[in-house]
Amino acid sequence: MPVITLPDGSQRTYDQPVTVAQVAASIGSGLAKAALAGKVGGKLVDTSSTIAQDAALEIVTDKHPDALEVIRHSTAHLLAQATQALFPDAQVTIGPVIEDGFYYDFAYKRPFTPDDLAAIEAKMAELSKADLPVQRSEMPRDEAVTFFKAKGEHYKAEIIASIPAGETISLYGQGEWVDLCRGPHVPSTGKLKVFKLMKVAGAYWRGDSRNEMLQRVYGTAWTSEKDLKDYLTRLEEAEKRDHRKIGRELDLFHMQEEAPGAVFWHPKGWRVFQSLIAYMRDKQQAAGFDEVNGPELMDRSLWEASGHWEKFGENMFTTQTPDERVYAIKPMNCPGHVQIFRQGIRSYRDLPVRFAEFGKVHRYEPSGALHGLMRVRAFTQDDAHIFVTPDQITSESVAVTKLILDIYRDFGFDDVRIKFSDRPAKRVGSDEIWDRAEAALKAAADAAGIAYSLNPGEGAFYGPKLEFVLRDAIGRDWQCGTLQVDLNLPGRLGAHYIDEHSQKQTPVMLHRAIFGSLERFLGILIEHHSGRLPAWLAPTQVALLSITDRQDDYLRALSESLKNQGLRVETDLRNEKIGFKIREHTLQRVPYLLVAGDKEVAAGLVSVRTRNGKDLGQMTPQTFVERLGIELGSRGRRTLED
RNA sequence: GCUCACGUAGCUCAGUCGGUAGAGCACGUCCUUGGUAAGGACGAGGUCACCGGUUCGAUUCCGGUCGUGAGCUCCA
Repeated sequence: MPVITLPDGSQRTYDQPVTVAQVAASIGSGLAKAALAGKVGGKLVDTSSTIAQDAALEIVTDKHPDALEVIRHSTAHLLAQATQALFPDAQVTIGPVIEDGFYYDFAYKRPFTPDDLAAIEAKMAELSKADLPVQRSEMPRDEAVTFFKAKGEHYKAEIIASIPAGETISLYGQGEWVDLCRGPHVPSTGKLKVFKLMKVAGAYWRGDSRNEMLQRVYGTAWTSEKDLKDYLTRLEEAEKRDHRKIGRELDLFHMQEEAPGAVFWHPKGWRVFQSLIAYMRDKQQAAGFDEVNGPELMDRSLWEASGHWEKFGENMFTTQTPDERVYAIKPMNCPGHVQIFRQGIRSYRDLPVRFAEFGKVHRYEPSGALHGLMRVRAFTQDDAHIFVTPDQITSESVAVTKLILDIYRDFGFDDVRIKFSDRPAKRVGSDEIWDRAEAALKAAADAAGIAYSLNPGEGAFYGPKLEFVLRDAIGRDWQCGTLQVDLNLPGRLGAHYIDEHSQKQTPVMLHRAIFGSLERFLGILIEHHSGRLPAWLAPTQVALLSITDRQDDYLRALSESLKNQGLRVETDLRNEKIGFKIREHTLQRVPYLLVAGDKEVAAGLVSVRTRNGKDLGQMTPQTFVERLGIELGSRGRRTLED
């Protein structure tokens, strides 16, 4: 006699075990029709699932927060069914739900083409229209292995074989087609109406690059046409803010074949780059860091000692010189900083020693990994290494954490997530050292009062790390900052200090980066702001526009004056109409356009217009500079428009 | 590195079922001195990524290389 408690708190009592569908039907026929799944005691189940005990039940309709999960999962099945209907010898593997959609991996003798995709999508629509009931059944594991082997589904059989023996496997069938699946699924294929196949790509079986490559079909599915349309619009908007496109439009940088993965910075892009460096220089100087600079090339013996040669030799650029020596172009700055630390004798009284460098590093990344500014082979790190005694780890880590979060706020990134990455499989140093390093970093994170999630096995080869992840304007996450506790490299590279008992000790090294890669950080900023960089970072802050050539002298003098006050100014005296000039500089995302015609010249004023199209009226240049000064000083938290 | 797609003017793209190419914008010259998102006329501009092959002839077909894009793998 199950008593079912509904979300509104009401209870219904049934004489015998009931299915979710039956409960829905007993409430109303509309609900019965709309039911996609059920949630019993917080667990998603099929509408055909039977409830025998008292339970809390939510009927999952397309209004329910979990509806998309179920729909996407079922649509992945529909995709597999359609694919096998058209390509009977394609084998199924896995088809999970991912953010905004799903995918399904198939093993097939040839890659699918865009035409295949269109055909599969049409078949899916046909199967949806047929409204095939989806039926769940069960089978013992070993029987399931035999069943799928007999069907020629070797990948599926392999998946089932890895499930513990004796377990019962659930199968879902729709029409003639059947697949292994945990479920739950919608009650019939007719519930799946709003979907679109997005792209096809290769993917390794079980995610291992040594395995064969499968055909992965990506799709998206929603509860309404409007949601699908919004999603596609969202993709278009993201494309519009692509930093590669904006970088070209705003003449910030370019890349070319002869230097794959390396950036040619144009004057405007380099201005922004230099603004980032100037900002960081101020910040870290105030935080007690000393800037240093290490060599780009160092003999391979040094990289052997550090462990880089063994762990990352494949990814290092090397050079053979006429003196028959092999040098590596630095992929990291830390070994260089240790060399600087090693000069002379350090006392515990000198610690912490904080070395910072805007070090350009080169890493031979796999060609397929390159991506605009986001993944390059040559980049500049805002890298620092802090040499400390073991009992300084916590206080220094807390200070660095605060500095990182403080700096992100200046860029408008208030939503920062932190991950704790512990020892990776490929590492140097004993487990005992790793135990200590991880414990120290955890203690430091706790002392800093930050919440973090675990990211197992993702630490650096020499130590565990905290990773700082930014969330941008359109909700994408970017891992930028990092703080690492390193109990390995200082010892391997022979760094020492003398403690208060006159004993030689090995310092602990904290690695820290805040922007991470300046190239990438700038790419993130471009996309975050859609190219409309805040005035304190904008390559050109002010454009001076004349109406006719009678204002030339006035604007030339004004330009000189603004530049002398430290502003980045462009003057447009071309023989063009003002509307044309406004359009061009607005498209160039120049924050403020100062227009002067005869009226302004006569009164000693300028008309101020923002790149957002707002007219701020006339004011004296002095007033403009003062108000802009407030905006720059507040890093854009207060703008002229406010 | 792997799979697939792509590479035509500075940019965005069209085109050639094999006979050495075209638009818009940008650029140059001239006209226009115009008040808040595109004034007009004329002009110049391409080794059709690179290297081979097939062919009387290749930008087009075939093979390779390089690069780019999407995804996978990787990211000290």
